Amino acid sequence: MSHRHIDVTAQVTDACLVAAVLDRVAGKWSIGILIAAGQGPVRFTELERSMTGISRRMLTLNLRRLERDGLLLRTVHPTVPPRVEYTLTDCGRELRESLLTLSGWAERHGATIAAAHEAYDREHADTTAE
Amino acid sequence: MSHRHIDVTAQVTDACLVAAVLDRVAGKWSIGILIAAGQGPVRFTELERSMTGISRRMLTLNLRRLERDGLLLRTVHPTVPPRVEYTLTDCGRELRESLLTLSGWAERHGATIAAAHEAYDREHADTTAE
DNA sequence: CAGAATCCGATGCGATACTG
DNA sequence: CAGTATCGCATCGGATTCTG
Repeated sequence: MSHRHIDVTAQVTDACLVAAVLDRVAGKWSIGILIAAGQGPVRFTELERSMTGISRRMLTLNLRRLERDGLLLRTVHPTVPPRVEYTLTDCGRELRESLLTLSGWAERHGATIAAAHEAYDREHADTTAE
Repeated sequence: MSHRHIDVTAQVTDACLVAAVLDRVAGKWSIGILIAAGQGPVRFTELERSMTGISRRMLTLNLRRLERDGLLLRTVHPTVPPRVEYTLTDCGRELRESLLTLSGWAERHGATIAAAHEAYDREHADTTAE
């Protein structure tokens, strides 16, 4: 009764879809930005500070991509000095919810994964010197 | 992506947690692999074929990382020819569920995003020639 | 069958300097 | 304040070849 041979083709579609999604989010910062932008309109500099470590260049590039994907809305106030605010679209807000689900998973399994790393590295530390 | 070492102990924000999660999954193929591996034990070659387009090298690298993260279990049957099967761990299975949530989001908003792309590109095609 | 090893181009990302 | 432009390294990822 072992169903060893499984038709995976049905899953390929899902896989590609998810890959397409996460490709927009795969960078080092996109997710953080999406989550940080969830608190309402956020200014460029606010993001820059809350994303500790990001370069200005990368922040800009990621914001542009998220905007192009229709996940983020960019509003320029024609004042001096300039004031630009970023807001999640409905679409982006939904994505953010899903990402927060992943966040929950991370909280539950963070320690487990760290332990798995150690175990793996210890086991695969086969040096010729040993 | 393996260069993104995130210090989970120091960072407590949701953004970093999710980033930590998706860093393990951020590659071009990891997600597809996790989803494809959901149907039970899958052999190396099965994955290779179902992941149309992946190179052998990348499949191996991704499998190794997922295994190291404790998401995937690698079982080697000492036969000739060799037979290696990959199975999701409980941890990985949970992650897969969350990824399927993202898949749902992708299905709902795929067209919207494509439209956003067109709109953005059209609007930002400001050439000096126009 | 299931990799490992090597080469190489494409891309990600940071650092720095300049601007309206 | 909110970017843009340029440089340069590190890593990603594909193609190919070799192996137990």
